[in-house]
Amino acid sequence: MDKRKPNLTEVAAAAGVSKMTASRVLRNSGRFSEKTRARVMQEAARLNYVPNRLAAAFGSDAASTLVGVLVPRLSGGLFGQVVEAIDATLGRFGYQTLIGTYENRGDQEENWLKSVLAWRPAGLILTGRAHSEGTTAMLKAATLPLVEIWDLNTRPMDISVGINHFDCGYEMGQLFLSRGRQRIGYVGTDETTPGLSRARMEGFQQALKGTLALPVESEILDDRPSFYQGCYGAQNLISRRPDLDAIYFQNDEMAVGGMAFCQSAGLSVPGDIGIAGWGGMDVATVLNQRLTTTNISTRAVGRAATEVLVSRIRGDPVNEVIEIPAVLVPGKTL
Amino acid sequence: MDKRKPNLTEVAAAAGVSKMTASRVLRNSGRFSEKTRARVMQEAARLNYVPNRLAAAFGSDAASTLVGVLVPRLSGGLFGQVVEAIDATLGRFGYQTLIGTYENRGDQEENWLKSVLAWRPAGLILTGRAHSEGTTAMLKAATLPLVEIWDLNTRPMDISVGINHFDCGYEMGQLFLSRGRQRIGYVGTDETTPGLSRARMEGFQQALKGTLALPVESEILDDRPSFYQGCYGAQNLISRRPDLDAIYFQNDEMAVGGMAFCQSAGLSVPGDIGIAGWGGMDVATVLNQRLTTTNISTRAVGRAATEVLVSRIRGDPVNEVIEIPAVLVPGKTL
DNA sequence: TGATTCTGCGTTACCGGTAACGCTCCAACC
DNA sequence: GGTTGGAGCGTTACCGGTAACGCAGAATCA
Repeated sequence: MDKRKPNLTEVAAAAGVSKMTASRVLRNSGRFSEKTRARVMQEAARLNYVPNRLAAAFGSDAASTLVGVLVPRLSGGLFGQVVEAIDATLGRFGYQTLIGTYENRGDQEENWLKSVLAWRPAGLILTGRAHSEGTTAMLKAATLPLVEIWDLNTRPMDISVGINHFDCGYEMGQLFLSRGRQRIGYVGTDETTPGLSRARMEGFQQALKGTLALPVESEILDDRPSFYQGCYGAQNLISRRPDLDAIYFQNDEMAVGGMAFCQSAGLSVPGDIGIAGWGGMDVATVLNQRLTTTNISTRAVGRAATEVLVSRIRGDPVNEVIEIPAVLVPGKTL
Repeated sequence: MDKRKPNLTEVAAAAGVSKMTASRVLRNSGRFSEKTRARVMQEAARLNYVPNRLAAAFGSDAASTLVGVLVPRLSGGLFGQVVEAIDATLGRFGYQTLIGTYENRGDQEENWLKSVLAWRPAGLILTGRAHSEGTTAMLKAATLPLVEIWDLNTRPMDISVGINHFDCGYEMGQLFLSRGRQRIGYVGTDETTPGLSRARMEGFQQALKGTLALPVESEILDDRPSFYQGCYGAQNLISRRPDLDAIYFQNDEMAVGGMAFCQSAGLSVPGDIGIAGWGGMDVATVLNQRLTTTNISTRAVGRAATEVLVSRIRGDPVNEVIEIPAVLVPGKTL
């Protein structure tokens, strides 16, 4: 038995019309009579016709309905939520999500980009605004709709949808000061793509600069952010500077890890030491104190990025810099 | 300036060879001289040639290098890790990942499948073994390499790579008994795709059947598993049956939420009530007691699924049922 | 009533690769 | 010296759609 999929020609023949008419009916473009439409649709259904997007995307100069999405990782953290929102929104507009992760391997970004561009995608969504030279060159040459997300970039290559991380850090720094904290530490990780969280630390430091508070003592770990890293980082920091009275963590996951360490070390929070995180992650709900953090709407980032990308693909006018608000939520840990 | 991408013909012309020779060189297939190879590669690089996979996949009867991957969600839980592993492994073999999520919308699976099959993917990786009628019909008609993951299926449509959830539950049930627990509850969620976690509950019940323990009191929530749901489920269950002496949660995230509720309700764990989860999730490390749970290697699932899929695509012989071991880790909470 | 427009549909050419096949050399061999 | 075979490369046809254009007949209009 021949298992080959039926193609448009066969559907058209079965319906007694030309290929082109069948194509028009199936795409609902151009003009045709209701009677013709019904016949074509019926035959397509009867034959289990599956349109070949490969041929469609290839044959027309219009780009494909593929959109490349690149994030550092999918597990833990917030990127999984972002990608979920992107995928759901792209789906609504009839696009498909071609995913890529580059966890701890910056060079992967370039390889991924090469293989994705080969599919002539309709657009791209990349995380972070720092790219390698090769990446930048390829993106410039490709001249396709491109959204850089997560880190707000006021002068994006094309479009930027993100959070003002510097301000997040700055605001949190001010909160630390208003709580009377003086000997302050920061625990973060050194991600391959800088800028992803660094701006937050810089804003934080900026807020404390020129105040009575001592310079921020930083512990930068060489791994992805996680509970362990938060716990470990807090331990390192406190053993180096036992007089610390507050720590700002790169994200809530790490902050929760830090809390765990403090608890095991017999330090009371916020009495002996203040703790704050970032991201408004679900994980913080396990604490019996509300964590001081900055809430981010990851869904909003994903949705806004996708919607603006689709607008650009369609040639509609778009706002090229879209800031997603972040809200500092004072909890009980600082 | 014309921004059009150079195509193979232009590369070939620049190198002074025919299109076909250039194609052979770039794919490293067939025979050509070293001199020719060097010239073609040089011109391709100079012109920033990006091969058009659309045309390649379309033109040859060989399928594309796209692989469709469908999971319930990417955030929280373990699927993000699985997809990461799949994507990384697919990348090593030169395939691209076309992702889809169907969180709480079973009908999405069918829509997604339709749009993905239109790309004539080289293979598919689906989560769970329960599919709608329409889905099953489409899969049968498509006759492409297909791996069902997560839930081990001894009679898979094509290939199954997963965990024996029934055994996980059964083993855990035995542990509950050996710890002397008698009045036992279960808290889980009602996912759109059954089978994803239900087998675990069934195994658990099976272990307790015919013993002195009372029938399991179940609380099945109508949402995705999360801290909140764990907390909420525990509360419901305990208010209904205050004499419960142990609860089995669908996963660690929920178990941690349950722990939080018990703590706030003044119940000591494992003294007043025993707690166990499933999955070996990172989140459990925030507890100051080690959680009793079953460890799963999500990376192993993703990697094994991908490797066996690639083998099947290449036509190599494969093992059609691959069980990924799960290890019960007795902690301090039961 | 003739000119004009619109509707519905068919014809043709083409997208950018790859498979299949064939041709031309040149070396090796009997 | 003629035959053989393989290396190296070109020619042709084709994948399954879609854009562009054309054309007949019906509807509309002056």
